[in-house]
Amino acid sequence: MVIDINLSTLQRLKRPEAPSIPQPSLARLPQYHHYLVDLADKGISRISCSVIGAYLGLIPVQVRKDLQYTGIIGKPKTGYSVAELIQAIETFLGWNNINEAFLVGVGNLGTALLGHERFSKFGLRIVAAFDTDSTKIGQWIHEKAVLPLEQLADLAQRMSIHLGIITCPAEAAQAVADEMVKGGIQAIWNFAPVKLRVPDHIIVHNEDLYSTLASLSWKLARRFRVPVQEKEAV
Amino acid sequence: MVIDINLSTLQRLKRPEAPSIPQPSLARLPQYHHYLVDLADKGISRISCSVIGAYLGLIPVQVRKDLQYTGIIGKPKTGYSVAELIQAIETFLGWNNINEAFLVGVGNLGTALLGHERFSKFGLRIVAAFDTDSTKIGQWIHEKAVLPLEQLADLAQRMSIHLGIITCPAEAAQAVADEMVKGGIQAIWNFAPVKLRVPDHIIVHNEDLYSTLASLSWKLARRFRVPVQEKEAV
DNA sequence: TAGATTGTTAATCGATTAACAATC
DNA sequence: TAGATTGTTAATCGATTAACAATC
Repeated sequence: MVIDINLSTLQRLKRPEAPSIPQPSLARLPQYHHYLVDLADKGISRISCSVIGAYLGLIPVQVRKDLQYTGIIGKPKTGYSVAELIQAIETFLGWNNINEAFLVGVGNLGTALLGHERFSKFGLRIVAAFDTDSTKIGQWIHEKAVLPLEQLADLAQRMSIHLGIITCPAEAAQAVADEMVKGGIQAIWNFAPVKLRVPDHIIVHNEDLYSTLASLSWKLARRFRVPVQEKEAV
Repeated sequence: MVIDINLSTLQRLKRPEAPSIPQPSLARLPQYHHYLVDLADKGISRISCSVIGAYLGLIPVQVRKDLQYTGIIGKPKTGYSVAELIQAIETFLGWNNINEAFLVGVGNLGTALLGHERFSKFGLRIVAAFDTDSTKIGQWIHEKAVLPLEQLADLAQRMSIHLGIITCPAEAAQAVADEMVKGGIQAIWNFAPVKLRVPDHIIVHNEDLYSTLASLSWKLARRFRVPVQEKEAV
């Protein structure tokens, strides 16, 4: 009797929920990366968790756990190789393979992102921009063409674009997201302060300025409201 | 024998760590607020947790807990008053009292924020901008003067500015933060991808695009790497 | 070898969720 | 009243931290 188990069955059995990493750890990886690149520039080749932690305000064991998700292996007593660590983080995050992206909404924020050359070092290349404003369509901004929104879905499909960036006003954001989904885009980076309705398989990340603003103003308000002696928590 | 307990002692005894709210709850409050304002615009005056939750993809009890931090009291069976809820959130977050802010770094991102009129509804007014680029100094952007960075500390002190926004390049951010601290600024909203070193009592919130980008690219990379059958986690 | 640092398992802590009581 | 919804206490879950073993 032959038991028929193919590769994907095995993988599903071994990791029923897919290999995973806590969201907070994921968010810290770019910070480690940034620090490590600085170290590499200074010619430092080995580093320990305690030193990384001291720089970022984290305890060593947390740094160690985070780094372990990338698959890196350190040496007791001498720590990690800076170069290997950078490599491990970049590979883990998929920064070696560039994601091509479309951006919609060429206002100040959209323009700022279009001009951000550094993104290409982090696996992101914005290849074209879209807008509905006819005065903007046809322009070139930071070497990227501004095209009419109607062309997005078709072009996304033909160019196999997987990532969409929404920097348009809140009112237009849902319609833009719908176009992106129609074009087969898999992930949306949303800067508009709206909850987008998209199919389950679409990855959405919101860059929500108002959440940050809320934290800031709550803390400021509290500081000027409560007695001076009290300590800052949260 | 008289026991001398003054007000602030009492308050310290009653809430040794100061009244607090989990960070995730705080971040969700603006989302409730946004939805509630929409409801109010539509003339809806009462709302239940389940409906709010359904809209934002949260379970009712979580919404209820979050809202309780604002001190709001609902009525069983009929839910909450939309108007009261909006009021409660705004008061809780301190959005009734405007925070005046200085912004440093008048690039595309800085300009975008300067032009964002809506902030004034959320307790934030940017009153002046600063830069080191002499071609920008002296200009007016969205009705705000662009001043030389050297004047920041002195002006912040004289105008009692408590909030600073950093939208300059990463290399300059630490120096800008130092100036802000010198000027007595209490809280910093940092858009530069650097870990700022400031005294303990300064509130710093980072708007870290690279963290979001890391999540997105990791999820995209994983999607195109792992077998199709696997489910999306995290 | 001794000591520093990684790797790993267990305990703790905080946020979320479940269960249920209170109330309109 | 019965039923819907809030309010609250207890259980669960996930991330952080502590403790300790392994290794260079």
